[in-house]
Amino acid sequence: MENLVKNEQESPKRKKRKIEDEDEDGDREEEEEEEEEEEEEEVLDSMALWFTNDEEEDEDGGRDGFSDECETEDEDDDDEEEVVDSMALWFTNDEEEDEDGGRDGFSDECETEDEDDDDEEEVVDREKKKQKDPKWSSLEHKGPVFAPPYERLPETVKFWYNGEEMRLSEEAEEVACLYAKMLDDEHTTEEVFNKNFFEDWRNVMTDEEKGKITEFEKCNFKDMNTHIKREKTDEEKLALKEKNDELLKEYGFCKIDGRKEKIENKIEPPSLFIGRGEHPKMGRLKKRVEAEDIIINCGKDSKIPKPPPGHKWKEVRHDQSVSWLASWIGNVQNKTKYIKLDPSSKLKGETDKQKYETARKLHKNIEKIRKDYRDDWKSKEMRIRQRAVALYFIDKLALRAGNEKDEDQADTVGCCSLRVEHIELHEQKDDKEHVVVFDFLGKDSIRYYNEVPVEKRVFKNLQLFMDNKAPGDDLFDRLNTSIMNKHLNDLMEGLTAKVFRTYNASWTLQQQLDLLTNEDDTVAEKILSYNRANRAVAILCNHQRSVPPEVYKKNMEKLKEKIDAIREQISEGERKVKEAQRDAKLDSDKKEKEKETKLKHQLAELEIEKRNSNENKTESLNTSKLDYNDPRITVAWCKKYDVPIEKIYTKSQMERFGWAIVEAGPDYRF
DNA sequence: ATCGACACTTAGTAACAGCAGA
DNA sequence: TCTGCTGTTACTAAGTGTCGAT
Repeated sequence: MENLVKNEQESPKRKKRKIEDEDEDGDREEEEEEEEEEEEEEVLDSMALWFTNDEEEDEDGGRDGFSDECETEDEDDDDEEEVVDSMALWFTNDEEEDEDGGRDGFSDECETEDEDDDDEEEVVDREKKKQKDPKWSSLEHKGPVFAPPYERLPETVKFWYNGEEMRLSEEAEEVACLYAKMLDDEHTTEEVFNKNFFEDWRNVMTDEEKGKITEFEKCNFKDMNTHIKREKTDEEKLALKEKNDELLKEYGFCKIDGRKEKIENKIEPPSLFIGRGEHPKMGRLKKRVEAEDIIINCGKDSKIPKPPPGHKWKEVRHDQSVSWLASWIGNVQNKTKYIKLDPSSKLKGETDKQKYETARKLHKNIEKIRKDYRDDWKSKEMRIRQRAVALYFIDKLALRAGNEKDEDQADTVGCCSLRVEHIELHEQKDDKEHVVVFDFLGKDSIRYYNEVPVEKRVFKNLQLFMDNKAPGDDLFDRLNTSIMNKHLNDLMEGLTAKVFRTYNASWTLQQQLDLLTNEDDTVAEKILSYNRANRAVAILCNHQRSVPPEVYKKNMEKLKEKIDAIREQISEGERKVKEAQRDAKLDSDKKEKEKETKLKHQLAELEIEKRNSNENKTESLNTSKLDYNDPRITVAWCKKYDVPIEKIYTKSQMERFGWAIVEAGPDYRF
């Protein structure tokens, strides 16, 4: 049971080997030269060896006729014309599609003119630009909604220490309640969680309490737990809801550029931190946030929000270059948190649209980019090869970029931070050639497992990258996300690694919708097709959702029943076949055999289904729907096939995608 | 290059609400 | 009318990517 619920692997020991550059001068950036002898179509396979030239040489010096010959031979694409075409297109786009250029009536000219000036002026210019490129011109709000204040426990509810009841000080009691509330949560069985909690709890205790409460094992929160978890009466619930609604009415909106718009979130109440996966900080106390922690951001001549009585803000500023209304620093991770506009806001809608526009631009350039990185697989420079193979993964598999992470976070990776231990190479696997098996924990410690047949050249490159490395070493030791993104930006303005995910997701949705939708289907059937297309995207992006244990168990039972039923049918069939054979009734024998193969096929599929759901995870369609699928594709599909949009989008999704619903006609193409 | 601060997007899960069937 | 399931929303963690300082 336990291991069914958990999907996490053992987190591998993190061991980052810094690859020191031998460069004494520190100045030099020349790379070692790698020579490739591999011939296309394994003509000279035995000669496929690599050697490193430690001697520093300039690019041309290292080139012998050998590699030239190789390159010419390797030219497998005969679509040179097309390449030229798309290149031309690319340059044209670059000139013309300067979308931001004209915004707000500020012309590019003045920027270009200023460029020649010296550094000081440049700084001033940047400042000016920041001012000139505001996200809003007026912003007024009433300040954030604070967490409800702590209410003390009734005297009758006790905390017990070492068998004795104890009345705690207000602060110690508040924090104890946070733990008590979680008693039946799995986390409280984890050692790290308890250790962190106890440490932080002791920090808020009075000296007296600190002296007494020294061993976590002697604490008993059971009474508090039952009190906190008691069912609320209907009146209580109603009162709570009313109070909440009122608060939201007053504080849940702001006025930005004359529009009244929803605010997305409130100040986070105190709690015990729960990270994802094996987080070293689980159980730490997330402290209550006070006005004194909060920076207010609003328009210069707007009404400044009032802090709660007896309090004052940490700071009030008027920064038009950002879109947040208030911010504070979370004490657990030491990261800034924001009160933000709701996704339904105009500002959010605009940036959302911009994201999809960049992805569409990538679509126009993708052929050239793909050709480029395929060429780079043959590069003489290691760093370029690594970059090219990584980009191939980002494009083909929609992997995330993979920034470096701190030690005090869960150990997860993305493309650029993959380690040798995260992939396995198989020359041959299940009658497929050159298979790479990916197995690693990605964002939110969600496991990514994929068996991918790749081009031989990629395979050979990976072998090279892994040569002489320990499992904990970086696969792409000459690469990180900023190198990758810098390169991508050179290929296309605005291009970064994440754009590939957006692009491939939206493109997949459109392709699948084209493929799966039948005009004459009923609305229900069309919706089914939509969900299938959506599911394809979720699978591409590895979006998962865990099924609660009880539900999971029930589903498994159902599945098992089905399997048993089919097994029964098969053995029944076999019996009939035998009978038929005995009676020499060839005709019915054949029919039964057909039936049998069909049933066996069904059985195999069910077994696969069982194996899949064994992971206790299934695709989550929501994330792709919200963040990856250009809503205009969906809107266009609905309009084209007469499916009411509200069958696809919920109320809040309709608000969020309002811009797309207005904009996209039935013929919109991504 | 490398780092940290910062702003913003993307992500899974808990809690809630609403509805169908007993 | 209750109950159990399901879709939706609330919540906030965990990514990405940029920028300026060192």
